Amino acid sequence: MTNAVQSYHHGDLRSALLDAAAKRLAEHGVDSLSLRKLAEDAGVSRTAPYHHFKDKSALLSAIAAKGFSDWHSTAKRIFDQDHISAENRFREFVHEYIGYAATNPEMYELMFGRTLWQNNAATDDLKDVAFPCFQFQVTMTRYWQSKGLLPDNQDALRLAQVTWGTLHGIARLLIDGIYADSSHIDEMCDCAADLFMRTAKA
Amino acid sequence: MTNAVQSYHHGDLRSALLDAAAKRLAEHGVDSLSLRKLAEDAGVSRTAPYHHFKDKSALLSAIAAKGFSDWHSTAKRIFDQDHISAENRFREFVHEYIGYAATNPEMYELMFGRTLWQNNAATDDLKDVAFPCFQFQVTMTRYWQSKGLLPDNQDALRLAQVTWGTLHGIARLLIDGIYADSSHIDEMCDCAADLFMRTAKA
DNA sequence: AGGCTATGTTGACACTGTCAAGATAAAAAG
DNA sequence: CTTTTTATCTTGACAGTGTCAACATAGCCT
Repeated sequence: MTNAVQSYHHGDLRSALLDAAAKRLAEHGVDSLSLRKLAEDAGVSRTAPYHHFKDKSALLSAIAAKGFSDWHSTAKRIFDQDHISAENRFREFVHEYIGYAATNPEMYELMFGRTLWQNNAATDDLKDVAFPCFQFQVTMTRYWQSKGLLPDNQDALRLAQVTWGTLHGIARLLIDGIYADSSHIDEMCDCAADLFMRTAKA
Repeated sequence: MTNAVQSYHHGDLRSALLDAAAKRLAEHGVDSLSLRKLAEDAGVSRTAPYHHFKDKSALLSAIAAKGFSDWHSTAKRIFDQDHISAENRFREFVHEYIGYAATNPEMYELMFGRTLWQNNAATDDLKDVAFPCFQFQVTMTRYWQSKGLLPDNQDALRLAQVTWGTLHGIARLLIDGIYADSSHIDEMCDCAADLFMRTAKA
């Protein structure tokens, strides 16, 4: 495969580009990800990628879409564990969320950063995957409210925005290295979970 | 001033660059802020800025420093209002924080975004202004704990990271336009404040 | 007056995303 | 099987970026 004879037509350039992009993303971040380097990685000329992606945003959207799809699966897996108490699932979710962000900082940045969401850079394809993922946050919030873990007198959407905002904020502080150290991740997660669920059952 | 005769030496290029930068920042965002355009704004050649700033990061750091200084003043002003109850000051702080971010999204992005904090792009000068600002968050948290507004059994630093993280996260969701609408800012702030202070006095 | 230093200039380089026009091969149509 | 269409890939080009090196100017200090 690697030493396949290079023909004029690549064969599966789209996948090759996405693979190369995912690799470069994880290693060097969104900012130093250039189409030209990706083309070079794939052994193809500078403008070849334009036959598979409208522009750079479209390629980044495609990568982010996979991230959302993966994360949505993880979230559902955690949420659907019937044999675990709602409270422990909530705690697990918090830890997993921050853990995902800390483990894949560049992917997280791409998924939830301004690069794609500002100026409508996100593709419709990406939105189709991301919005259900956002929605799931509300669904879970409603469930946790019904289980008495989160206050019942708050609008589910607002509460979802706040709880998600908290996780998002902690994730960003960690990723961007702002006054938060990755060695205290678990303590921060526990603190957040405690704060949310404190005396909620009363 | 505007039609002053252009001499070889500008006179106060540093300030002129910072002013132009602040203006362009507010209008078009960090990403489309180029040194060359700033130089043009100041009526000076492309590389002149390099005699006043080591590189682009240094210039951005200088702008961010002013933002931190301003915000720190605002925070202190709110916090020091003796005639207002601690709880109402807390609520005001929450609203002001999100309000500041929503009103000056590009400045907020610069101050708390990855552009400066990643890869040690931030100048020492910036750190000197920003760290006390971060610290103040902890100071306030400790105070609110002592007033029974926030749980006393949590480490102040962790709690500060979580509460700040919440505000930061909501701010980012708003700024980046991710599943949060600016028309519901106040409701979100109230929701967050309620969640934090809920039954804390018990 | 002479020299030092701060400041400003032009030229150059290596990058970037993206468009236009032409080359090639594979697939579809005849 | 040939012809035509279409998908894919190519080189060339353009405007834009940050930044370095080398040179020019002018204000300040001795």
